[in-house]
Amino acid sequence: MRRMTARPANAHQARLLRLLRDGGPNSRAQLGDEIDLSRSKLAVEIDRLLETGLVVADGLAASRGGRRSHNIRLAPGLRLLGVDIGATSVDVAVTNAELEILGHLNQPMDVREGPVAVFEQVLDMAAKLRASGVAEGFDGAGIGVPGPVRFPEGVPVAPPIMPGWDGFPVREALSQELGCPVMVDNDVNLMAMGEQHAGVARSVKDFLCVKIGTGIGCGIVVGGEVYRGTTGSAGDIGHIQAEPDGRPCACGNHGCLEAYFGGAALARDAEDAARDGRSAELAARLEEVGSLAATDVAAAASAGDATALDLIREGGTRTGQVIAGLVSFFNPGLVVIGGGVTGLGHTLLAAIRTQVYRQSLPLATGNLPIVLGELGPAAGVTGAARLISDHLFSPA
Amino acid sequence: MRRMTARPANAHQARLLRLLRDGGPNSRAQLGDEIDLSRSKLAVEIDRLLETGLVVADGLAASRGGRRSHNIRLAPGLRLLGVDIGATSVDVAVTNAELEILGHLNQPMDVREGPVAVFEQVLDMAAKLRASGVAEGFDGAGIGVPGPVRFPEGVPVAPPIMPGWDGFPVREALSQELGCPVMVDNDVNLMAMGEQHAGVARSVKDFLCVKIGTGIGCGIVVGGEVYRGTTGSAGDIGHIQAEPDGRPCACGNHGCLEAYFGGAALARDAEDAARDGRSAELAARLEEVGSLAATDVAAAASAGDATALDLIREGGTRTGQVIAGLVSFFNPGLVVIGGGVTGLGHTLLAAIRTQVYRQSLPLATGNLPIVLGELGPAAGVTGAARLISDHLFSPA
DNA sequence: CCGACTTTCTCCTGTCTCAGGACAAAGTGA
DNA sequence: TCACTTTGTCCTGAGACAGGAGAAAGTCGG
Repeated sequence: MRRMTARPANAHQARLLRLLRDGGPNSRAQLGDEIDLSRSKLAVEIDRLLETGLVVADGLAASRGGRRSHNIRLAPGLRLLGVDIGATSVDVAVTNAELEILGHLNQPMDVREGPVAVFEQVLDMAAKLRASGVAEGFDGAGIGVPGPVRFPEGVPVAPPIMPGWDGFPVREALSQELGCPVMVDNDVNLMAMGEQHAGVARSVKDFLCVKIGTGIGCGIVVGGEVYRGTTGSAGDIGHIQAEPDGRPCACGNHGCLEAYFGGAALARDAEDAARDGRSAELAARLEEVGSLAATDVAAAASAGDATALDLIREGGTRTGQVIAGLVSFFNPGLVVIGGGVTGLGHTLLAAIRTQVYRQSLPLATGNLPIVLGELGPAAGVTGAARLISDHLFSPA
Repeated sequence: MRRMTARPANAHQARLLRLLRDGGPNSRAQLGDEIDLSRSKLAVEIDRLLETGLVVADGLAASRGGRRSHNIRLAPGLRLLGVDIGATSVDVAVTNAELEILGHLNQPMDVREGPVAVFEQVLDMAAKLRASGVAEGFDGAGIGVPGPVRFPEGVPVAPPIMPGWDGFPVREALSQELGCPVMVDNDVNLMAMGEQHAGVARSVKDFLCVKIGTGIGCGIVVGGEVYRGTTGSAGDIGHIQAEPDGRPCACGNHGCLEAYFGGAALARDAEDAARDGRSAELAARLEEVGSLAATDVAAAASAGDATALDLIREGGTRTGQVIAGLVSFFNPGLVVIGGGVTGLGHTLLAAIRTQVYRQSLPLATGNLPIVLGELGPAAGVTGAARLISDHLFSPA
């Protein structure tokens, strides 16, 4: 199960590997065009990569009018594990070196059960994926957790919604269990990396990725790199004040964005509306299940329930208000909206857009797309795979 | 007057020049310790720099227990012009290659008079500085303007407070007039660069620099580099909403920060207070001069006037509210407060601190200094010199 | 089927970069 | 005066690298 994955010996090899991963060309000649190296030097580096087994030459490509080229590919057996721990569920996926998802499992789970229980679950899911035949072992794993992370060490710090994880050596522990390199990051940052690699943010260098799940967070990408802040808490926008002296929030302050919107707030507001008799639709659902979630509001809204639509619109407006400020401040080239509540879809998006376009500076919004994420639940695990892949594909 | 300044031939030479500029050591041996190069290679590069005249070897340093070293210094005759155009005044300064200010002039002037009039003024001030003997000519100039700039071209774009400047080719025009390379940036970004180079932010990589002048802006530094955003408007925080449906703002929206604080809003509020009879102190000053400015409020406050103190505190609280959100979002390692209203001093700082420390997340504020800028009016011109120096000290 | 042309890949050689050792120069301190 | 330290210079050999020559393998038109 333990694998001795080779690492690129220098920056040239690292660039080649990433180029291959990100959909670059496959022949020596075309790789030489993309990378700033002579054919001779390039040939040497590729030969070395072939020796280490990091890339393979399998077969010949079709001719483009001359001699046929050898197909250079990343090691086909390389397998990465992407883990995305949310507040209420866990996603685990296996990818190849190109970060294509070969298998993906999702399981409800409360992160507050603590790292030991969650790890057991994650390892179990990884074992299931192995058993299904998509992987024999893992060359690396990336894992996202719903809270701030001291990135270099891979340790959560003071995470509000998962107090039991504070200081738990996630990176070290998982690395021990899996016998491969592991990198840890905030789940929102991974979503941003996922959308950047395979989603809607492919060609953008500076963008924001707002994840609305149980809470609300924001991934910040500057010059193509995730920005994590001084203590790893950058993007923690859930507790920005949306209303001075507003609703009390679980954090102890008043008027925080999360007091008004996000999966938790939305569910609570929906239950209130059901009990107050403001929405027959929601009341019926509450009767049925005993509690409500964001998905119930989404369903009610798409059934035409006015109260549900109002809840979504109001939440979107609040969120848009905060995003408007961030847009003025950060002047991004794109804003991606993602997370569990994307089921609320275009009603939410329209409310956010209206607010941002109205409130931010014209110069900042003039050419600013605000769009839903493309990858859905795959964004997090793809980002996780990308994270560890960046690590593996950098000089040892 | 036109000068043919040499440029470093490669990245090594550029690094050496910046190291010397930023207070690095002066002997070949010690430079070799800081830079990752062998003594032999280093000697070659320094010899080349000596040939081009970019550095000189003047005399011997004191012995440190062995052979005395030659003092390697940046060309002593190199002169940079730093220009900081504010809303209501212009600063022009001359520095040497180490960015030490050799001469500094300040002149009141309304930026709305347009680029032609302002340029005439700037060139006149530059000529005065030359006449005073601190410079014979200029090897480069940096200039800051109070609005968004398309940085690569050095052209202001859609600047709200200086409409006549929209699209004016500042960089090209000034370069023609002065006969040397010119770089243009937003004034707030330059202030941030100034404080980073010679001020309070010397050792910090990620920080915010809030400038409260006539308006309010924010310089964003990520990894030691100024972040300018997609269209050059990053940091434009004056029109972030501080109060939903609040006071009308000149920009057309309601509740913007600048409707509550900044030099313009403070002056207006002070005049209101003087007329309403809420402050005898301010009324007396109004009587005297006919209008009030931020400095009058500062004077009244230090004379103990309660209303003036209240105005400052309230403005600081509003500003702190916005900064609190930015701190949660950006998680900086330092927040610098600067600009014309720093005369309001610690009353203002205390109000901002209180609000930020109360409202932002503990993880983000736990170790976050919020301090006044060190350089005062020298910050902008120092940053401007630094900007052009970075350009000159990069490979041609 | 043949020759002209294209594309891909390999091999070779000369140039340039660079590190580190040897050593000279210039100082300190006992 | 001698042992030792620091600085600076010179030299040599190892490695990085570009680009030309040319082989290999294909297309295409006549």
